[in-house]
Amino acid sequence: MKVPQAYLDARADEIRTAALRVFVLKGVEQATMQDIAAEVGLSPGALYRYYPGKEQLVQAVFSFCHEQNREHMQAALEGRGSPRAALFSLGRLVWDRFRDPAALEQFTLNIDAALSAARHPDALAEQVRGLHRGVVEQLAELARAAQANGELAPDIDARAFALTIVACVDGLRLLFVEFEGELDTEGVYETLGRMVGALAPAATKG
Amino acid sequence: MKVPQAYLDARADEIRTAALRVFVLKGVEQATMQDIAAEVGLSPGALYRYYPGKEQLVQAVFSFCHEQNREHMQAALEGRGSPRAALFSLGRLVWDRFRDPAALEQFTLNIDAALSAARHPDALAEQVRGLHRGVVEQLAELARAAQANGELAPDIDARAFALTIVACVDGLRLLFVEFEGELDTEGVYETLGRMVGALAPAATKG
Amino acid sequence: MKVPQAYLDARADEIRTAALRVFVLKGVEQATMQDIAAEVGLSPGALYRYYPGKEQLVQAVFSFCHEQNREHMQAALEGRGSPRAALFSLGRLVWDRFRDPAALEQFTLNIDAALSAARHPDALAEQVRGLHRGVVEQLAELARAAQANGELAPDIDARAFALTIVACVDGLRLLFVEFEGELDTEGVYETLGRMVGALAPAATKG
Amino acid sequence: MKVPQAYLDARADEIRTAALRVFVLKGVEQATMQDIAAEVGLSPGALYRYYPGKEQLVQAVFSFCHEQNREHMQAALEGRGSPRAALFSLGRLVWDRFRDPAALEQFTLNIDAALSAARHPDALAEQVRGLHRGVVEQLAELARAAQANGELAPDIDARAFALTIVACVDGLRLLFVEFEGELDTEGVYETLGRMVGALAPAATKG
DNA sequence: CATGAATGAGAGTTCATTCAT
DNA sequence: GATGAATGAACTCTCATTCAT
Repeated sequence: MKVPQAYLDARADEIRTAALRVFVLKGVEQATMQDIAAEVGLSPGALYRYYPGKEQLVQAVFSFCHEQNREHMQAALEGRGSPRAALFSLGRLVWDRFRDPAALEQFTLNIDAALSAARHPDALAEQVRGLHRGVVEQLAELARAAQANGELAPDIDARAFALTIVACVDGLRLLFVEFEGELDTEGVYETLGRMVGALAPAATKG
Repeated sequence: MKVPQAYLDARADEIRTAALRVFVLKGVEQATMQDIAAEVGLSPGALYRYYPGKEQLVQAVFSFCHEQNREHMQAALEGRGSPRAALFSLGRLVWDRFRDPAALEQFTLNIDAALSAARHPDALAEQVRGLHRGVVEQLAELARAAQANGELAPDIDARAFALTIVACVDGLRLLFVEFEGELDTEGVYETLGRMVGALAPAATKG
Repeated sequence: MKVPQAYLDARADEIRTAALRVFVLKGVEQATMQDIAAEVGLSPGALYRYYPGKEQLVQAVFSFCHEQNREHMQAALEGRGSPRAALFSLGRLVWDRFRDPAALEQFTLNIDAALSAARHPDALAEQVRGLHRGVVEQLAELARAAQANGELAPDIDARAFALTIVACVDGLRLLFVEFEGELDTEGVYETLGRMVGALAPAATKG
Repeated sequence: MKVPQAYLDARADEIRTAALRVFVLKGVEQATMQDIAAEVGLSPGALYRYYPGKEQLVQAVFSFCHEQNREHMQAALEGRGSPRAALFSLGRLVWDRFRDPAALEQFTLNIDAALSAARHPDALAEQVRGLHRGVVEQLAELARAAQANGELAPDIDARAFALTIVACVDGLRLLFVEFEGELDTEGVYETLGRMVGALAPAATKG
């Protein structure tokens, strides 16, 4: 009983991964269950043993992508050192993902998910928004810590700062997707880094 | 004979506007010609008098959205004054659009178009990318002018700077769409403004 | 009141002629009322003043074609001279039509009509069959006259002979249509002529 | 795995046969995929497992009909004996098909195909024409052999002779279709046989 | 458990026909 | 009478989903 369950889960993961590939390649709506089945090497009917329908499979893929993002974020935020150092090491981690060949796919799906969320006010949408809000909140927390530590000008609105950073990352990902990876992401990293650095209190500078 | 032509054009615009609404609501792929026809109050067959098919209607809508964006941008870039002032007045204009109730729809479509472009390497995709590239280029030009004018640190990579700004704007729009307009866009404006201001050469500061 | 009626009839003829052209070009089913209207230089709606619907227009065209054929035939059969001479002069007339540029069209329509007749057991079908039967009957009569005149072997079945000739003509028209006029129709004329000639009673020969 | 493939092929044949029936009944253009599906007892969508679209199904049916005709012809042409005997035994075989209940359908389709070929200058059209040309050529060859053997007057144009025979057969089939099988085909056989017989060189006669 | 043939609703699209102008 | 924009039913074709094997 236990081994089969493990097998089932592994198969479900396999399907979800294949679905992600197909979704990225053809778009969520254009991808057919046949496509996905062919990608896993199963028959179309078999998919329904693991997911009740296409919609649920889509949700599973979306959730997975956001979970991945969240984990990356989480790992980065747990870094030690001063808040400012943590912020920069977080930035480094986020930017390193642009080099991951799989990232293009996941970014695409994230954006697709965001659009979906904007259109269907269902549970998934709220979950996706919740994840995003969490990230902003944690970043704001980090900003506040940096302010307390004298590494960020105290008259900056921490939440707005966090939102700006998140917007910049999300926007870069959107552009990255649009230009299929041909983008000077490092230049943006440096520019943004300088901008953030320039927000340090006057005394700290130099 | 003259009036009819005007009526026809008006009808074509009506259809395009209705299509935009439906596309935003349900997504481009999910939106059916029936949906659009119902939105205009016409029969499905009638649409084909004005657009040869769904694809062409989609292109018309996308083109319209991008054209709108381009015009806003163009108008802003023509502003007089120092490069720095131009940059800020441009920013003001860009941000004011967040208050336009129609903007949410257009941003959604722009993102949809970007995703489409990422997936189908057709003429439309290249057109969309071209528009984006043009914007970055003009912004970079402005940055270079600002550097020449001693308003921006000379060791900043103008293109990377432009890309950063564009990413921030696009990302904010993505978040704006995701959160259905409930977003502190002004906070980001101020933060970004401060960041840009902080990039001025040391002497200018104070 | 009289002049308008003449105009109406002229217009109806114009439409029927245009319809024939379009039918031949695109096939009866593929031809749209729009196509036909465009060919006459009228609006689609106007056609309905002259014909209650497409079906009736089709019937008018079919009837016209068969009437044309019948008239050609009739004219030929009224020729003077011996039955044998009448038969050959009739043949000459029939074959001369292969040189008429409009004939390809009419043959095509005749075959189309024959197929239609085979499929719909309606009044038109019976009318078309009646026309064909009449032709065979008149030809058989001619054959009988030739036999009485000692120009055709008396042990030939006159109806079968007539049917053979008609089959040959219809078959050649079918081939003519299939090969778009690139066909050695004269060779067939000569061969058939020789065959018929060879059926003369032994004594007559030489 | 082997049995399924056989079943699939059988189903494809079943569909093709049903399509032929429907095509004959309503005409190729008028026949809908729904009609055909209903005739086989399947749902419309199921047809697309076996044929990629209506056009391909039409081609399959046309090809089948022509193939049938070609095989009949081929079998007949392989007959032994003198060229003259071969010609007559071929005639017998061709005429025997008029007694085949399925022939009416196939003739109808052949004519439909010929009309199609006349209108659409596509690959199918050329294939159909090629088949016809081949038949004429083989018959001409037979005629030449008959001439060499002293069974046919040497001053007859062999190709024109072949064309005449083919025209007669095709025309009879057209009439056969038009009159739904109520036709004295045997009378034509005898008359044509006599005509051909009468073309023998004078010496051979008697 | 897996298969894959079959389903059937619904997509985009066409076109004979109508009717307000 | 003529127009041509509008209709809406019907077409071909797709695909999420089911179920007998």
